[in-house]
Amino acid sequence: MSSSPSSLVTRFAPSPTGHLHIGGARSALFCWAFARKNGGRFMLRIEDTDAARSSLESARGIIEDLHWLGIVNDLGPFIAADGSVGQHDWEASSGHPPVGEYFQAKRVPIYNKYLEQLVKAGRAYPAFESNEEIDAQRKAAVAAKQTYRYPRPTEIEFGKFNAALEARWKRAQAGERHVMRFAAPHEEIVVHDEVLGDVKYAPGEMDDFVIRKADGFPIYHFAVVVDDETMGVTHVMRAQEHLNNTPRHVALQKALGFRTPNYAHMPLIVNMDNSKMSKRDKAKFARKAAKDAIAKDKSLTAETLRAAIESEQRKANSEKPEAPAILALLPAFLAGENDNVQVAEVLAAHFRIALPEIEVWDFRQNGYLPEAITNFVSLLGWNPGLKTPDGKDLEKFDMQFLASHFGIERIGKQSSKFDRAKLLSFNADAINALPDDNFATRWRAWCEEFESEFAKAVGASPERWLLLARAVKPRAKTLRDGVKASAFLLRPDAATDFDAAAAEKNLLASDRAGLKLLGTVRDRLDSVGEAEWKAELVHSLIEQVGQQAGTGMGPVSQAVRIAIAGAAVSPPLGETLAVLGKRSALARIDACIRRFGSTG
RNA sequence: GGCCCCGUCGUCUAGCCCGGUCUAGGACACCACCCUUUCACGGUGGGGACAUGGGUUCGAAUCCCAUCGGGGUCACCA
Repeated sequence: MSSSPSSLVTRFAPSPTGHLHIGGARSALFCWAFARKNGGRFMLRIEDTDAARSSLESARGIIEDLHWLGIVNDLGPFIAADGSVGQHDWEASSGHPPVGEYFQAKRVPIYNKYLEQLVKAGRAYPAFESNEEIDAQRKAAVAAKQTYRYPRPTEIEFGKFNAALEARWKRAQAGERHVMRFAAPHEEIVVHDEVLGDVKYAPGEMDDFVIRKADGFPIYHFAVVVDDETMGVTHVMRAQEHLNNTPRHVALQKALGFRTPNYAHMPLIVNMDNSKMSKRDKAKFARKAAKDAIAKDKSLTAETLRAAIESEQRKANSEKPEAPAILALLPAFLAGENDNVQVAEVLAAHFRIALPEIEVWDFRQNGYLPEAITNFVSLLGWNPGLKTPDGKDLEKFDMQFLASHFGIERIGKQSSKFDRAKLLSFNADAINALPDDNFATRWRAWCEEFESEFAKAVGASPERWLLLARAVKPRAKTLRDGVKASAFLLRPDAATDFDAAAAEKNLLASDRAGLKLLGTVRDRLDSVGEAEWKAELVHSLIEQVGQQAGTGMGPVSQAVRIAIAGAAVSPPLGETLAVLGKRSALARIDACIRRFGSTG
């Protein structure tokens, strides 16, 4: 195979056992950027050899998450417009033979071919111990404070297909239950890593690890090595948690006569408390919230909590037949016996808490922009090392920039903590960088997907969306914040509930000064025609009332705000009233005046 | 516990390879003030770090060693 720059291939190889993890997103991003920068290709491969945990649904979700982030692969599976899973393969002109299958579960014959090669070379052998036997040996070793290493059977000769191995091979061929083990070499192994430098492992560190499970599927280490070779991968970039796997891969490559790809191990992304970022964090978080509640409220138990949530759900929507099944897991969940995400979500809804975002989907659902995520995450373990014209570190950039500036040289070595506050700030900046109309369009699309009730309330008019979007944009750090800032919209015109303290202060205090001003404003607004009802005009009318009353705009605004929003907080009144429309605005003011009595 | 990796503000980092320009720069967060019709946005300013101890050197965040600290990994998961 040629080694011209254009034959460079990176790959992202997720296991389809859930959503795309944020750390996985960074790995994929770096692989993508590195390929783009060097005119190579970025490949996606699905590592679904764990039959029990893998699903096509998950693979599909991961591909969609990547696509949403703007990380599109040149080789491997993609989701077609009609929703089917297609794939890009090496084209004939590339000189590389087509891969055929990018899902490992479909490549078993290929692994078996290489496996047989290893056996015949005396470098792999069937082993017949049961899982239980091995477990017992391992436990004994741990109890004796020894590192467990599988002892190679004395009859196995390294590098020789002897009679004993042949006999084992026949038993395996005959269908006897077995695993395949690699005959590890007794030599020092050096991993050349482009981030970490040479990492050395002493002879004897590696034992004869399993390379094919009893179910016939290859173990990760073996599948990776075979696939990276046969698929044409030249650069393996992955998280540092894989570093200690690499000597196994190198040994396997040598035994199979494969070349060793370039390795670059990226620093880990961890929680602020140094723990591993895992979807289990959601369970931990929800469990803690529930336990805190139970500790505070003595009448609460796992059982009463379950019952409360169940009746709550029944009230909310009757057509949710699977909910009780999930709730049945609740007591065990609280006892720490399972980390079911759905239970965590149910608890979060009940206690009105937000679970930590761990997967790309979580961020998407909570109103993060893909460009903010990729920008932020690219700074975790990498840095362009450039300054802006005013001398500050350059840290705001887009995918295009990454594709033209990314390099392994500037990948760091120390793990980075995932600082949600900084991500939030990046997201707010990304939102504010959007032109109003663009923001309006994207915000609306997001609302229609994740806040459909709200989207319905806003309606179909693009003008109304734009008006609202303008009011909301500077106070939205996430798209969901935009909905919160629009809470006034959902308030019924005839509502009679008002924030008591705010009403007291802004309406009733000083001999009902606010209420009097409100009456004046009401009459002024009433004189405006429906067609003239625009933000600037409404704003200037309120301003005038303030001037004439000699109070300035403050007291007037606050009085109107209480009437309109029921609270002392809302977007600027011009926009707020414009979005509401004259009819609704006046109805609210009237309802408020009625509620607190006329000024006489 | 064995093996492996790492160690600059609370956090992400620039600087480290090619010692002096570093009284260590930026960003997020925090605090104060300004702007302001509320909430936000924005602006200005502030506190805040080279883990520790030894070397090497005229001089060390930068080179070497040790200690301490953190993390990863030790599956018929990937």
